[in-house]
Amino acid sequence: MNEFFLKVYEIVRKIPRGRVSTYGAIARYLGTTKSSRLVGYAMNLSHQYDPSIPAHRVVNRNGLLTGKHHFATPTLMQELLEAEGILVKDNKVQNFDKVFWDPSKML
DNA sequence: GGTGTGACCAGCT
DNA sequence: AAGCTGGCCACAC
Repeated sequence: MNEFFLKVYEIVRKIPRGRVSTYGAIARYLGTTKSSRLVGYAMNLSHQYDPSIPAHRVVNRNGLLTGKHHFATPTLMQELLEAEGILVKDNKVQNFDKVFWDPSKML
């Protein structure tokens, strides 16, 4: 477990309920904008290291649910988001600019 | 211990 | 305006 992953998880846990963030925003906050892929990779492994990480609150920069296939079922991610009051349509978060949570501004 | 592989993004054609 | 390319780096095999 290295520091990068730990920081990623730490930030994801801080995403408020009913808000979402992006891989790029998290990477940028950590000062490693170009390593945004690692953030996605971290999410991929998050379930085995620490299940309490709300990976469903992290989407790509367009608000697209690119990672839904990595959940238990392809619909689970959307269901979790909708359960928090986030509207999802066509694999995409609606009102994305409204629910977007930017760690570099909010922390 | 080298190589391939991403839940991505920005910049260039 | 839309598609392609490169970079990034931990991890599994």
